[in-house]
Amino acid sequence: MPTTRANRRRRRSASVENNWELWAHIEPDAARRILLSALEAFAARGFHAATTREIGEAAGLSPAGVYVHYRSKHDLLFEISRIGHEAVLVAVEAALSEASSDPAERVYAFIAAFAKWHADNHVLARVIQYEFKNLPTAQFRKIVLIRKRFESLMRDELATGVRMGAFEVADLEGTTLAVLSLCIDLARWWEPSVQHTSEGVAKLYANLVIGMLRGSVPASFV
Amino acid sequence: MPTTRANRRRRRSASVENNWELWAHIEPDAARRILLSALEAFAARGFHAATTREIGEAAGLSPAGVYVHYRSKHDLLFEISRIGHEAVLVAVEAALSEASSDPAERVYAFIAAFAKWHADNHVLARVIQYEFKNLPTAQFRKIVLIRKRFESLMRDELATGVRMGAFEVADLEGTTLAVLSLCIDLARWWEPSVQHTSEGVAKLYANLVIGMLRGSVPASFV
DNA sequence: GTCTATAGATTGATAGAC
DNA sequence: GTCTATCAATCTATAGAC
Repeated sequence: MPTTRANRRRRRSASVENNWELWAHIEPDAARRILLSALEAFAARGFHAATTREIGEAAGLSPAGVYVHYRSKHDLLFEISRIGHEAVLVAVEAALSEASSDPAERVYAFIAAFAKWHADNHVLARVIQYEFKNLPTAQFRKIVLIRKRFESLMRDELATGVRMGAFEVADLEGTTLAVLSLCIDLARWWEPSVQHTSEGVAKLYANLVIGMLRGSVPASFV
Repeated sequence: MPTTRANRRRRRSASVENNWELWAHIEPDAARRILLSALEAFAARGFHAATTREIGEAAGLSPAGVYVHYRSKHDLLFEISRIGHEAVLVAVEAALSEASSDPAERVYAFIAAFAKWHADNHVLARVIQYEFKNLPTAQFRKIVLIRKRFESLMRDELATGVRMGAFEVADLEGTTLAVLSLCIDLARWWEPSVQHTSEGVAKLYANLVIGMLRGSVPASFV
């Protein structure tokens, strides 16, 4: 079956419909289509398995057309990673800024926003959590800088809660990593379904984390 | 620098020293070396980025030498995935069989064993949690069958705990996935360090999960 | 069982016409 | 900005000598 313009996919992907404004500003139109088809390909098959040919074709372009707008396949991954990381940081910071100073409320808001973002954007989340490791060193380091912000934000919230007597946390660093890790892993398995909405998983996860932080009861079997 | 027999890596990898008995039975010796170098390569660079050339070289063989013992690169991934999944299932079932009938003790034992295995075997865990998705359909399905056992085991433990009044779980299916997910994500980020031992993270995670299951306190901000 | 040599296919990226 | 055509490199896997 020969490739024709007619059978090239142009439909706006379901995976970005939840967050179209993330991509709407990218110009020209072909550059955005390329970035979105790269996102789909990287998420579905992994960075190395995805080919520039399939990315171009899904964007309605020839294999060479990709390189008019992006210098390399790595640049596509970097742009996607940068946009994704900045977006989830914005989501978390917005949730925190709307929360009161109550430690439990703030952690609840953080986790609910972080988990909901990973569910709503699970295709993008898969790329920014697993594929960004394939970036060249210089680009990789820029992304790591953003990632450290999340750990820092959560660690501060937990430390404040402990200081105010709201939380009982035996291992601050380990617990920080654990609660972020719980949400990040949504990128691996989460799919929207009738039973599970992103709002539902956000509330569930926020409540589970609040439970984690109330301190351990002495158990005879420990 | 030409490849010589002398500079080919033959050293037993650090990543398997925690669980040498997993691989000790594989014969002949070259087949085991190939499987272990494939494990290292798949974990470090991903299935598609790892080449059969580097796998052969790290095993002290020519590129063609790999195919004397394995029919394809996919077969290497399947063998690693099968061995890994069966090993973690054995670890969890052993922990459960040694626990009493107290629901909290059983969940504690499950999580501690599951988390410790992912920490101790974090290189192997990375392959069985992320790379197994690259398997051909028939092999993929066989692995999925094993994976469903974990969900089933944990769901049963939680359901029993709820029935006995030990746990308060609003969403049984979601909580099952969440507590497994928490441990699985250790494969993504965990590295042994001075601050974090596998025993430490196992106890931390088991305590955090027990905290999750004590039920939510009504919170004004929810 | 291991090698050298290579087939056969695919890849990321570029050259140059329009 | 997009195309056709193609290069140079790389990949998995096989053939056949030893």
